[in-house]
Amino acid sequence: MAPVAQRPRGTQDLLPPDQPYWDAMEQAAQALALGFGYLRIETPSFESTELFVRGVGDATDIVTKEMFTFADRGGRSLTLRPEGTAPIVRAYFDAGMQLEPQPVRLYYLGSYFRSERPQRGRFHEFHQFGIEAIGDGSPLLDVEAVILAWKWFGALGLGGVSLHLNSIGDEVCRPAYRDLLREYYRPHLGELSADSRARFEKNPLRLFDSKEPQDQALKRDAPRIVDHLCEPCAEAFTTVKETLEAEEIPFSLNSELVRGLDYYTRTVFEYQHVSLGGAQNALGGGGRYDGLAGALGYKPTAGIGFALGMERTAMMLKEAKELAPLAPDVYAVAVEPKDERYVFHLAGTLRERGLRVIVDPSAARLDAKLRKAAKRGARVALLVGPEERQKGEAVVRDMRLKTQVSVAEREVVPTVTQALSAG
RNA sequence: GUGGCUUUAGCUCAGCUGGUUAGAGCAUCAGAUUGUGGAUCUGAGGGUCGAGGGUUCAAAUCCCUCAAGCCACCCCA
Repeated sequence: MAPVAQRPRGTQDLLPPDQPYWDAMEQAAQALALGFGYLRIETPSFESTELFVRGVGDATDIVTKEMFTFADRGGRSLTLRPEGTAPIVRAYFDAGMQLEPQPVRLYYLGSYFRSERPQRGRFHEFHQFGIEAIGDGSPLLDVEAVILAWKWFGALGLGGVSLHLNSIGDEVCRPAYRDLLREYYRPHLGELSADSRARFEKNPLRLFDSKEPQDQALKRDAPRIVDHLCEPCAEAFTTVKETLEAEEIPFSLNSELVRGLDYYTRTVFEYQHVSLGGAQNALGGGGRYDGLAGALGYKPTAGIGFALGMERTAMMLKEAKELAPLAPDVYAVAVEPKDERYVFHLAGTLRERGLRVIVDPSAARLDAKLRKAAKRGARVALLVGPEERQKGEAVVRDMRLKTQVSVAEREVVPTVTQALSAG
């Protein structure tokens, strides 16, 4: 009979061999975030659909074709979260965090859901490490976010990462720029791809996202938004750039970087990896979203954050270096069934000292058990046979040196500890 | 969502133009005179050949449908 189910499309199992990479990412995230004063928050895996429609933007690809939406029993429309920022802004106000000292700095690690066609490094359920600083519009917070993400890649020892930076203005200067862009493109509408013609009306900035050959030439000569920023936006952008330079964070300006979500204002940034394929080369990105809280019906409130993709980062990490799963310190073996309880007891004593101890449960021969001890990478084997049991002793074997000593029960812990700390 | 390629043991793959009980390496388990190891040797288990339907005396091998994966596009993490 065929199994009743298989892993759903676009999902994956994170198996024990994957965990060292995930541990490294989570630990680095936590250490860095706390170091910058960001505290952890986790919001629900699903929210009211309206939160994303209003927060992310009803014309975005996420909302129009990528959400996992379902109805609860009362007929309310719910959606598995496709991104983290709108829920966190919602939580910020729900919890009254606007009354705390501003800005409120938050970080999160969790899974997100988008129903795109799966591909390498792109899943229906994926994980992000992200931060949000809400309640203050200072460009120093933009710099803080950019640096924190940069340091994360650095802490993981991941090379080949590049930082791309742009400013897309705000509600003061962007409308004028949008008109300018339309004016530029209008005479060439016939030459554009169908997708781009649709963007011309809905969101001309996204004309820059196109990879269609016929759109490329036009893109090159299009007016750049950084040349049309209003005074406050330009000033903020200068602060961001100059501070990054002073901190020696390498970045490149990319006037075509617009990002897909409606709520971004001013600073936007993205991290790319050289060996991720052209289309999925983004490891993560972020930006300022001063318009989001207002769009969600809250008091207008500034915010800045990023989200970094953990699947893609794990992929690059695996290519860069090999991390082995945690091996046990001690592999405990009973020579005969009668010795098992004594071995079980000794293992417990060793665990109380914080050691990782595996008890062999099999009825196999001693050489087979030792073979397993070796394959598991145990540093020490603890052996008990009838002789040892009768004398109240145990054999402590150093698996690497292939030497062993028989010691009294009370000497087991110090002997094992010493063997583990040697070389 | 659109187009293309792929899908044989846990993993990596072989299987020529359709023909008897589908193979290899690695991995797993077990033995190699009985309380000692990752090597070597020997052996074993493990696949309804992605799923379903069709053509045929006969299909892993041809046709159709579906599913999953990969690549490009769309877009994003």
